Amino acid sequence: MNILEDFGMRLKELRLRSNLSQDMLAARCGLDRTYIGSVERGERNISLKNIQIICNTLDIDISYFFCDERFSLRSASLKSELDRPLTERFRYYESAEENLIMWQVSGALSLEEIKSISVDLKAACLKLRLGKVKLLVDNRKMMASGEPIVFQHEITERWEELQRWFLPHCEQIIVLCNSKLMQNQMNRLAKRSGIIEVQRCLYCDDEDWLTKELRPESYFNIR
Amino acid sequence: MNILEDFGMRLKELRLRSNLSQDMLAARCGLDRTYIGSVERGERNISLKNIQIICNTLDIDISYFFCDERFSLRSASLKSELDRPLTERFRYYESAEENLIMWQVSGALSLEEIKSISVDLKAACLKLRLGKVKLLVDNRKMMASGEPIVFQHEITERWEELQRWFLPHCEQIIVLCNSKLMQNQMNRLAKRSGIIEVQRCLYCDDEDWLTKELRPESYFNIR
DNA sequence: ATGTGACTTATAGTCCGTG
DNA sequence: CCACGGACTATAAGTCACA
Repeated sequence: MNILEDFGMRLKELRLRSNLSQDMLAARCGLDRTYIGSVERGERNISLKNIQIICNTLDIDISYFFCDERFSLRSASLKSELDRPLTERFRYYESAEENLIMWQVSGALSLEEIKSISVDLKAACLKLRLGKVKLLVDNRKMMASGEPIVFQHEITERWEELQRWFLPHCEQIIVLCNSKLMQNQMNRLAKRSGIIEVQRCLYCDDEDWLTKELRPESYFNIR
Repeated sequence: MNILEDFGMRLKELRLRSNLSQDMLAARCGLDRTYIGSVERGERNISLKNIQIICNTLDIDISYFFCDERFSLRSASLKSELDRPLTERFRYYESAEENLIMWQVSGALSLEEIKSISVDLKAACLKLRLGKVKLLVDNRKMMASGEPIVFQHEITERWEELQRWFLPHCEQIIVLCNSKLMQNQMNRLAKRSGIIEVQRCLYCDDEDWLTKELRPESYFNIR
């Protein structure tokens, strides 16, 4: 396996994780459909500019592109995910006593669902002492067919808007991730929304990381 | 600063950290001197194959090339380093009781010095219960003019030989590093010498990481 | 030891198509 | 939706003489 085939496989993985066809990715990159195909097959010695264009389109750091985390070449089917009741895929909880809000995403969410969730979360936050809120986000189960979900553009924009809203109210934000890919994605989101100073995105590849009980006291100084 | 200039700067940094001229690097890569120069100035849209060739020559992962750790553009002068007495730059210690050997590299070492050190370390190791030896290597002060030293090819080969010799005798190896660059370098070395299974290369960017006292009991289960 | 401009040739990347 | 092909144009690779 040479570097070009390797890169091609990686691209295919990440494209499928993002639920895009070669056609759609090419269009978003401003590159040719057949070109993306031949890169994926390892037939092209792609240049740095185009690598960057593709990475920006997929919203993934170049360095992540060359790391050792790998995924299947199966496309992430979100359809079946979205059939599960929302209460299985999203849960939140706020505590006035600890001035803390936390939520868990355990599957895919549709754009409409995120919109209504945003309203609820903002209302919940406003019950707390603003400026000093601790926010704990648990994305460890945000998976489809056993692999991490990568956001679509429209979805990312929604989360970004929500994070921007939360930023001035929070003193600390912790986001738990289920992969380096998720961590990369959340860090990029954090940089864009300007919250990188107060936010930490965490991921371990310990065996039990994904299933450990969510305990705010292990991330924040509480009592 | 576009991606090409960025890449060029990065290349220059890492080349200087490796104490190579454009000429020497080009020769080792099998590329033209002026080509390397124009890449460093961000004038070329370099392709993936050539990126890989350069990375292999510098013995650095592609992913590291695109990470956020940066160095100065000053060349690492090893000459003045090598004038300091060897006892300041290298120290080792073995404990039969704990079946442990540890060493500290605190500056540059010449090829001759490494050869004689190797002999001493092997002799020290043979005093222990073989197969169960714990090895602790402290590279946190392996610096020249305040920045991490990157090995020359000949030097790497020596360390690799030493590591290969130690491998069958050790049950665990911990290497402390002073940068992601050092960590990258040591991990590559570990993969090549086949010891990656028992070796862990550690680095934190905590403030006191570089100066913390060396305490084997914090890395191994001892007593 | 590196920067510059001018040059050739190889191949990256596009656009049309087919199965 | 994707693999593959042929014909085309733009651009990267690679070399040189000279500062």
